[in-house]
Amino acid sequence: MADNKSPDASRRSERSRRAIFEAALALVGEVGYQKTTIEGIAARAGVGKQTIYRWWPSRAAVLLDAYSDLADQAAAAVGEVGAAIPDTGDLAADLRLVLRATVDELVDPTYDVPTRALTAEGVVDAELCAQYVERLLRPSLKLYADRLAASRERGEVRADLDLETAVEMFTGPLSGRWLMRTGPLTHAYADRLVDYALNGLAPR
Amino acid sequence: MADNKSPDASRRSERSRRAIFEAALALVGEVGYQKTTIEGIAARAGVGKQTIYRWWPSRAAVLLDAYSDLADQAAAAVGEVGAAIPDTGDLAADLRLVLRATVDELVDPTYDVPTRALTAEGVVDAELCAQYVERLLRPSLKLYADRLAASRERGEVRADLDLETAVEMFTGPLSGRWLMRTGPLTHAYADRLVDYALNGLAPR
DNA sequence: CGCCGGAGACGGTGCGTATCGTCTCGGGCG
DNA sequence: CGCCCGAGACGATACGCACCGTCTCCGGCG
Repeated sequence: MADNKSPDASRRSERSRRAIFEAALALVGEVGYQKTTIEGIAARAGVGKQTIYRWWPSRAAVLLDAYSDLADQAAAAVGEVGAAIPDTGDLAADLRLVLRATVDELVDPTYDVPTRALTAEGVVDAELCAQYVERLLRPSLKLYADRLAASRERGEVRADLDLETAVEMFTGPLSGRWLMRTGPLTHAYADRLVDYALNGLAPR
Repeated sequence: MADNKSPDASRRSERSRRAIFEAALALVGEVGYQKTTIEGIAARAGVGKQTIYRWWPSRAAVLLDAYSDLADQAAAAVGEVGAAIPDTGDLAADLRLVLRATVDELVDPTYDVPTRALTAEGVVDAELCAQYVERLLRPSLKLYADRLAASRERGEVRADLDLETAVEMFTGPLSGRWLMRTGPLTHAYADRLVDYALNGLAPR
């Protein structure tokens, strides 16, 4: 599965790699993803086009690497490998906290624009999508799953709860509303999601 | 909101319009959305490029019209304006039925490919997204909302239930899993969603 | 005539490939 | 030990190509 036309990774220029990441992220932020071009990235990074084509198969792949590099840096800065969801013993409160934070992030253009671009590309490009899911999406969903697992052991949720599905009960509606702009993204909405998901739509 | 550079719609060629729809849908199905081009559509439809540029602002807009025309035809064929979700009095069963049908549809390439294309485009193009939501998405979500409203009047769900949010508890996770391919789309999954959403993740 | 329609020429832009000449690295030979 | 030389990545740039979106041109029809 390794590249058969193998560029020698050990001789790769770290300088160029970083310059390409910065240029890509900057351009996506400034002119939008649609108008971000390989040639534009190359020019801005002060890099030959071939250097990009040598290491990445597509524009989206560049952005994915750039974005996940950014995420790695941010994670490293915090010191933690992956900040877990807090466990105060109050599942609803913990979920409200993290869902509200997610709302704030999705509303912030700094995250909104590149995330939209990658998501849109992933919707249509299955291969890139797999990469995106494994490297960025899955790890963050895992945090929810872990938190829910802890609650499950304490009997705070159904004993036979399917964790993947449960996670999607929170993230699915939220990202759905965000992606298709079908309604306002507010803290109140986040709180309502937690309430509905935990307690159900049926009367108790 | 009407076109200010107004082509005279009354003199428009219905023949060309249909040919363009058919060509667009066929091409998207055969070569995928990415490789579907305006020039390709024009050639296949036996139509001048200008005829497309005169009536639509973008490739995505053409596909949206083509697809919603298709939906209108299908709806007209059934005779109904919009087939409502059945109301047998058993909310869970009714929802399972329609969610299972949705799963089947999302798995069918005939619907999967163009819907993906439009969704991806909408994620990145707010204007097109609004059109897509109003003309295709919203009407179908309305069916869920109506069915839930009926149940609410009978006290089968919370009296103060927010219908929009409630609908998203079903469609959000489903479309999320479909879009990002984060898990298998099965009838079992649909059933689990209905159970979790109605009864909640907490133990009863 | 006025306007839509088919056809397609046109300049522009970005793609992906193919070479240039340069620079750096590491291995081998004096 | 030091120098040389081949390999390969790099910046730069030229190329052919596909498609874009606009602009004619001409035919047909009201």
